Amino acid sequence: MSEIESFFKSAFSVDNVIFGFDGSELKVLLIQRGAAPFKGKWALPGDLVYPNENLDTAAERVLEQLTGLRGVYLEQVKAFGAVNRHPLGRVITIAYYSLIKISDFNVTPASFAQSARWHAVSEVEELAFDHNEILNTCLKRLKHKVRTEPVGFELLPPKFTLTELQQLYDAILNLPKKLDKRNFRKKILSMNLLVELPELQEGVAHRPAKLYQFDGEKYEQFVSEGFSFDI
Amino acid sequence: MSEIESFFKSAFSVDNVIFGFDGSELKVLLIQRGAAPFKGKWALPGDLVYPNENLDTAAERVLEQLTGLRGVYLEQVKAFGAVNRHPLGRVITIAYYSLIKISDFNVTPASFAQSARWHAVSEVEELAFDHNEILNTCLKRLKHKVRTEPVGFELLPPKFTLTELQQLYDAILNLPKKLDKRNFRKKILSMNLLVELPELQEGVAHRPAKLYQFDGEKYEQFVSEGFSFDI
DNA sequence: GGACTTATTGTTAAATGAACACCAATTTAT
DNA sequence: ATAAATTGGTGTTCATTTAACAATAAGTCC
Repeated sequence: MSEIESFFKSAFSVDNVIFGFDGSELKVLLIQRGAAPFKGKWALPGDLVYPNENLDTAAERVLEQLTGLRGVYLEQVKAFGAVNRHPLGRVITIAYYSLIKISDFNVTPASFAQSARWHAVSEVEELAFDHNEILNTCLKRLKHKVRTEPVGFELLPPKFTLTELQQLYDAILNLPKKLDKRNFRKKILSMNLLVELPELQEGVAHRPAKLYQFDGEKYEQFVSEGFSFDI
Repeated sequence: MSEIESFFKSAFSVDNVIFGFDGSELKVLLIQRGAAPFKGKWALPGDLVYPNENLDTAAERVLEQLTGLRGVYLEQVKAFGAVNRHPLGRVITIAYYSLIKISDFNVTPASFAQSARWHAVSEVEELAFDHNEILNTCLKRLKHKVRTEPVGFELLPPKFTLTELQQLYDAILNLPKKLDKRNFRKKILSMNLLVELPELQEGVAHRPAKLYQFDGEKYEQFVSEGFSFDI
């Protein structure tokens, strides 16, 4: 094989860290590999990038094939390209993470018969390939992102309570001490990005909380006026 | 060509945004392309990744071949993989940026006969490929990085004055108003990361300033104790 | 010695962040 | 219907950080 040919003896893939939130824990959607290599191991959903497909498109496709969802939050994080990261050849992978509303994920659609399951991020064990490293990198990125841009709402239902929002932040940031309830509420409400709905939480065995909605348009407007989100 | 084969009809490259600082402006090292495509256009230095070469190694190699430098600051930023970003085929590129001391760059070493030149980042015109986009992304990353980690020192000589340090920050951040001199000094000195040397600036036609050195070991220690750099 | 240039230093007011505890509203059990 | 249990909601104070701001000091050059 000539040197020039060997340059093309390689492929690239995307891997997608799909995050979800179940009300108390941050979760990641993993699939169990049905074939070698790493048969039986849990892994990040991913696929080779089609020859005439953009990277972002490939990541969206992986997400849609697994969850049926389109148009959700998706961000590229980094390329992973260690020479021996894939036992069958030279494959570099571009890592993405996406944020979905866990309730939107309804069992596995047809195209992916493989078993897919939510795992608590804190309890993920040894994954296939270098997927632990990818997961950690994406988690780190998410921790940062969620403090500087209002992406956390992507993980919550459209209507949520302030306690749910705070639990989300506590779950993602996983700080030694939980956020202070009063300070958190003060801060988030002072941004004027939440709309208080004329509805209350239902079906709880205690005082029901007010429901809020995130106002994305207001956020865009504020940003254009120099505002920057910060928690 | 079978579908499987076509997956391998692709290549990956690295492109390196090499930043330097000349005392007043942030610069980027560009090369002028000697061959098609984009012959004659300025471009980021880059190369295909060798089949058994790690991505970081390839970026280091590109840097060394151009500048003769090793062991300098280098960070991967992102993959760029739009289908038609390269006119001759499917090539995704992994973008890196590096920070070098501009005085260490001594004309072009033999292996790269191509013309390489420092350009003020603010005056860069239309580059080859999607290199303007890559440059902008890396610049944005650098702006953030320089405020949260002490990487700015990589662009300065080992001994520097506080004014030089501030000019570096002003040049990189390019804020509507320059940083306040007194506040900047207070902040940077309060971190206890700079060692005041028993030497003064020389060769200037005015009161010479004290020289300082960055103490990287102290920084590592402080970080392990929970410190985080912030300007 | 005088003119010139840049270096060095501190205070105050405003905004932000951190710490902290009690009453309110609802459901469930008796 | 009352009490117990559970979570929701709310303000103040103190400490810290940030922002704004100007006069004197130490050199060089003529």
